[in-house]
Amino acid sequence: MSILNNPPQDPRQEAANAPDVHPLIAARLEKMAELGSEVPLYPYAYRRTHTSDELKEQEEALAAAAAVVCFPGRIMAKRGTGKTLFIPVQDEWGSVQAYFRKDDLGEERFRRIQKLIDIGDWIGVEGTLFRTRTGELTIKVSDFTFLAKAIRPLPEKYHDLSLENKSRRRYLDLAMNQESRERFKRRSAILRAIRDYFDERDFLEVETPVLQPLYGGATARPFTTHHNALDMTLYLRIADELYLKRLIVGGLERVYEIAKDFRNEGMDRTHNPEFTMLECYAAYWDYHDMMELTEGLVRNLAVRFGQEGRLKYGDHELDFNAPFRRITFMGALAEAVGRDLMAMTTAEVAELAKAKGVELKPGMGRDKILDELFSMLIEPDLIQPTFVMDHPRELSPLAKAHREHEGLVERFELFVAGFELANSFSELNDPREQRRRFMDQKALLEAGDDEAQRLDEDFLQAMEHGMPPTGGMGMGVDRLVMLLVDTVNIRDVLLFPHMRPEDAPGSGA
RNA sequence: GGGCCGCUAGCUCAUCAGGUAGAGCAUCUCCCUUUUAAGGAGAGGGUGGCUGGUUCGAGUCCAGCGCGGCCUACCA
Repeated sequence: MSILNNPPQDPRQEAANAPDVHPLIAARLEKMAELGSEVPLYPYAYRRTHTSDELKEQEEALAAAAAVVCFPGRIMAKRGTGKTLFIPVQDEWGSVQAYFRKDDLGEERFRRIQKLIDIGDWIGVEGTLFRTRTGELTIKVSDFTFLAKAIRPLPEKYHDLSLENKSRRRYLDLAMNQESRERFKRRSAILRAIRDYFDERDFLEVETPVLQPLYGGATARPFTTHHNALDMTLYLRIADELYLKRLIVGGLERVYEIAKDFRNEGMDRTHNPEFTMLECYAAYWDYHDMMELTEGLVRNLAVRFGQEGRLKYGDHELDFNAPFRRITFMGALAEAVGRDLMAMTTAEVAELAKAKGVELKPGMGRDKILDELFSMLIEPDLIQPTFVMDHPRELSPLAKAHREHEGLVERFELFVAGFELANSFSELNDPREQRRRFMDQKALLEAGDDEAQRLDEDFLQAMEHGMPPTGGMGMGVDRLVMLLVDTVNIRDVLLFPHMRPEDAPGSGA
């Protein structure tokens, strides 16, 4: 790759000087040399008159007027006979074929074009529109320009890239697969729709720190980094909750953030170390208000991106039109096991869990065991959108105690297709109670639960200044997108999913 | 983390039971003035993921490591 670091004037000499240049690249450097320095291969700009979509839409008028169009894109194939050349030129939206003809371009020029342009090159073609006898929309080329010469070949066109290369070299996946481009454009449209939804409801979009001196707002292990000038440890945020609530304290009454969060944990087809989380908070709201907001958001997206509010997801047909089902955490558990778990002691709950196959770990409190039971017995069956309400207290140190039921908090989770899509509570706003909850977490931490939440003194101070009643909600955006594009793999909705380095130390490469 | 499968040309994949490798696309040369997975004739291209072992001989068998995929357990 030394050839790219310090390009000499003559590509031919360059290839000769670097004997380890791959022959396929050397061949292209040779062509660049033959094109000569008077042909600019990397010009500064190009005036496009039409995209491929626009050419298709406006074909009739453009053809009738014999208008000369300027169309830029990437060469995806070369076909032709000895005196003609057909080249599909692809832009972001699709592809239009360019037709080079010896009679139009002259013997010498045609020959150079035929020989020296490559699949993968970016070019701009100028000419008039017509249909070939097989009916394909085509630009009859009167002139053309190099926009960028490629020196590395594109992958082959018949077979899909391997799954690994699709993720690892997304630029090739995007270049070769229209569906892939469409999928990521849809993600962008979903994000825009989310912002529209909140903006229409007078929520303010804000940005809070990624680098935090103390991590909080969720139960997870963080990534750690170091600030040199301050000589201090900083953490990449695992959530933005505690900062958004500080804004509520400050008097910003409705805020939301679409935040990249980072969690230092395992990765699989539903977990990437960095992921996108939507969080929103509204003063004077409780979790019932948040449930309405959440249901509205999800239905809105399903209507917009599905078929009449229904989504095909794998084998499931998900229906977001009817009011979402609502069940309570303890009620669903009681129904599943045939007993009221509220009345049971910790030891009894542990015994029951063990009998159901839950793996008990030291330091697991009663509520943690209940949570495990719930994940195992209930969650997989929550296919149609379902709100699970009123969780045990210990699992939710930032949620307000339930106004009617002792030992529970006002919280809901939204499940769809068996996974958790959103999490919300009536936010705890009593500073003394919040401090006690943090102390409980500290006890858990000392008992061996390394995911227990840390006490955030500054956050408590903020709350001591007075935080109004507040409803909050968090939603995993990547999972939401997965639902809306019908994929089970988070990599399909992340442009650059985390991958181990190909040439990891120890591979001997 | 555990189990199973994979890693061979730039790309996608073959090579049934150990005898130093093939195809298609891409590349190069030649023919072909509406082709479209264009076609025809020819050519080049490989430290078979890495390290070690068994064997007269290893892409092939064994071990370790790396990377990937599927299943499984957990954090969104």
